[in-house]
This record gives sequence, structure tokens and C-alpha cells, in this order.
Amino acid sequence: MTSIAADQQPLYQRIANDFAARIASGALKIGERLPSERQMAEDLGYSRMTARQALKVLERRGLVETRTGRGAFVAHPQIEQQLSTLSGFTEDMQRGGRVASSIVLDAGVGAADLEAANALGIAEHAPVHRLVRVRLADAEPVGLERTEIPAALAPKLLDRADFTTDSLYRVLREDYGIYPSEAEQRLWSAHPDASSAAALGISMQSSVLVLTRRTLDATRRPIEYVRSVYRGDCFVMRVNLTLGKDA
Amino acid sequence: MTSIAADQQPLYQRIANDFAARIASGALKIGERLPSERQMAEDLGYSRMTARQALKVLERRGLVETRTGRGAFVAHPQIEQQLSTLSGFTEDMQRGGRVASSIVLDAGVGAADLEAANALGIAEHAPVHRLVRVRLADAEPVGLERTEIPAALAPKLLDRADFTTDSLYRVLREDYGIYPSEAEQRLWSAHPDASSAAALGISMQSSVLVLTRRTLDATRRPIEYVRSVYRGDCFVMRVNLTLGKDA
DNA sequence: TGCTACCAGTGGTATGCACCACTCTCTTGC
DNA sequence: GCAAGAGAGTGGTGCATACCACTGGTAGCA
Repeated sequence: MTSIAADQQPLYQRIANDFAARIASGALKIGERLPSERQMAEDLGYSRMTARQALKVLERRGLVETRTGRGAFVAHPQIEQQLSTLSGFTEDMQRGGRVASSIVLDAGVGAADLEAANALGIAEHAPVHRLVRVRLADAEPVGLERTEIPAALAPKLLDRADFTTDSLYRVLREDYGIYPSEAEQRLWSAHPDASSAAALGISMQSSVLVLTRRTLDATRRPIEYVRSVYRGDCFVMRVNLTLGKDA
Repeated sequence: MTSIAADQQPLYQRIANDFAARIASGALKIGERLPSERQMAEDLGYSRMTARQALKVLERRGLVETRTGRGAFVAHPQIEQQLSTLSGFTEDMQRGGRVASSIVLDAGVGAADLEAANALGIAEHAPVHRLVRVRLADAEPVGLERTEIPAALAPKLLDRADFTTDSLYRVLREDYGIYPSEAEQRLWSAHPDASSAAALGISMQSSVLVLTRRTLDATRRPIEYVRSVYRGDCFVMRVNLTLGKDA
């Protein structure tokens, strides 16, 4: 029976995936405690070491964090943190004592242009949810963000929440079970085009930071494509590179 | 004897650190094969599982990569790869069919200014190795990189090699046993100052990408501070974010 | 000569056990 | 009433063992 390839995945991977799915579906909420290693093993009939191995996988994926003598807990989503510290807008503003906010310029369904379609792996002119927001610091526009998400991926997405304040990722996660797990970002320095300059209230001779981001979920399915323009004089991007957590 | 805190570190960590040190010192070279798990265990008197655990640590640190049925091998340094793909200069140029090269404008010992001193954790005016290079694509200047390294860290560093072609990290690694393992990068969009504009042959109204990088080694000791200016019209920075390798 | 089949060695997975340090609770004793 | 201490439960470390899938070489056959 070696021909059966159905669950050729190792046991600990299946256990990990099972928990990952339960976290994604919301059956396990952020901060909630997982069953103890011994209990998992006994209840479900495998060894404690196997349970540990599964937890290690979840920990490395950033879905779970463990505390000695306490237990294992569902962690706060990490890629989102990385994406947000990368563009660290809100914190930057708050650290500077300024108030961050957004204005939604557009929120609806449109047709993907060629660039977005390529990035998202869909046909040109295929329908996408489009969210265009101006980022403000103390009511002054400092950035223009344009996000596109395949319409087929998340039906009625933009009816779900008020994205002036709400997080797009939170809705994708909690309402659609979609977890960002990977992202490719490109950024460069340029002068703004006419419409961006107008939206930001700056001259076309100014220096701006242009950013594109292609975000994938755990199955490497593209879930969003972002194109942003930030004013160069009030925006610093931080990137931290590390190798593992072990000293 | 519970008071002795000398080697309270777990066994597998000590094994891992031992191998890490041997890799850093050059006793184990890149690509070289490590002893097999069973052999390590038998020779040195601990369990195979413990040896495995140590190898897992090294794998996560990016020092070692394992191949089923083959063995474990010393990996190519990863942070350096990340730093270079981040600034992906050479590859970008090669992909575009252009030839990448450098001109060394300055290579010697100087006094740290306040910004560099703070970043490197040394006193202002303390001696640093200073390396200033212009990056060229097809003989056209596209970036200006200014690197500073505490002089105390690597005596006679700049006599060691010709940095027109050689890699700074390679020399740090092989001659001084210093491994970059962490980096903080900041970047923003701006107009160049007069001297940078002159070095790059561009106008002061151009848009440039400014980058600073603070690199730390495994003990979180600052080892370099880099300030760079890149022409916005011919430089794209790529950043990839991921969580773990497991599907 | 050239292919196949085998085999020894390797990492990968899984089990089971033992002991430790840590955290929290609940009881005991002042 | 409150503090010290016992105890149960948790993750962390380390051990021994077994079998699997994969790799590379080699011996043997055509």
C-alpha cells in the first residue's frame, strides 16, 4: 500500500496544520491557551514528543508562543506586525506625538489593470476589491495607499467594515480565514505623478518613496497587491533582519 | 553546587555553540560536511536526539543545512545574502545585462562622527575604518556607499584586501571570525546633498533613496554602520518577508 | 560495456521514559 | 489574617530505541 499518497505528510505536520486551521477559523482565539503537551498526547493517542514537535512548528510559524510552566498560547499574527512595522506608520506618528488617520478615497469593485493582474495571478480586467486610502498625520496627507484584492477571494469584503479605522488584515483573517504568511516588497525613490502629487498636496519635483507589495497566504496564493506613495520628507521605513532567536 | 552558573546552558546549546565557533574560526569551512548524527553522539558520548537538537539550532541560525540521506553541511552565510539581496545591486545589474563595479573613494582610518559613534556604541571621534565606494553600472555611477567599522574590532582591516572587488563581509568572517547576524535598516526618499549629487553626477533636485544600516554580530555587538545614497531612477530595493519554511 | 539491484549509511519520524525548573494554587501553620 | 510551604501541573532537557525514505556507491548480471 505504498502507493497511497493521501496523508504522506508526517504526523506532527498534520497535527500542526490542524491547529493552524483551528486558529485560522477562529475556533482558537488569540491569546487562548492550547491543551498541554501531555494532554494532547494522551487524548489523541500519540507521543508527547510528537506533540512537542508539532508545537515547535507552530512556534516557528509564529502562530503559537510557549511559556515555561504555563502552557502554549495562540500568538498575535506576525506577518501583519512585520508589514506594519515595516511601514510603521502609526507608531512613527504616535512616537512623534502626531495623530495618524486615514481617508478612504475609493472602496469598491473595479477591473484589475495589467500590473495588478500579473501580481495577483488573475486575468486582466478581472474584478478586484479596490481600496484607496490617504494616510494622514495630524490631518496632513503623508501617503497614498492603493490596495487590490481578487474579488473571488473574499466576496463582499468591502461591505464588512469601515476601513477608515479597521484593519484589512483583521477582516481577512476573522471573516475569511485568510492569513498572510509571506510578502514581497519593492521600493524605490521617485517623483510623484500628477494625481499622487495632488492627493498629497506636494509638488511634482518632490521626492517620494514608492512601494509595491505582493502578499501571499500560507498556500502561496496571492491575496493582495499594494501600491503606495509616501512623502519622502516625513516617512522612514525600518527593516530588521535576523537569523533565528537563539543566542 | 547549584550556585555554579558556569555552564547552565543546555547541552544541545553548548554543542551548537561549539560547532558555531568552529565554523566561525574556519576550522569547518563552507560546504564542508559535519560528522553524522550517530557518529557525533557515539564519539562524544551523548544521545543522537541531543545531537539532532543541536543541529536543529544551527539550521535555524542558518549556519548549517541538512540533506536527507547525505548529511549536514556548513551553509553559506545567510545574513550577508539577505543584506545583498536587500540591496540586490549586482544581480539587478546583471539581470539587466549591465556590468556592476565599484570605485573606492576613501579607505582608511578616521574619527567617528556623532551619528556613527552612537550607532556603533563607541565614543565620538573614536577611530573607525572608513570605506567610501561609488557603485557603478556600466561605468555610470548609481550609488554612494559609506561604511564605518570600529577600528578596535578589526585591526589593519583595510590593508587586508582590495575592496574594489572583494567582499567586506568575507574578510570580516575569514580573517576576524566576525559573523553578521542581525541588521537594522532605515530608508527614505530625499534629495541628495551637494557632495553626493556631485559624486553621482546628478542634480540636487533628483530623487534619491537614502539608506542607513546598523549591523550586529551574534553577541549583538555593533560591527558596522553604513550610510548610502542611491539614484532613484535606477535602483529598486527588494524585501521579502516570510514566516518559517514549513508549508 | 552498461545497466540493475542491492546495501550500507544518512537524516526524518515516532515512541516512551526520566528528571528538572518554573508557575500557580491551595493548604498549613503561625 | 497572612505568609510560608507543599504539591500538582507545565514546558524544557536528555536519554534509548525503532523503523522509514532517501542517497550514493558497488557488486553482479546481461
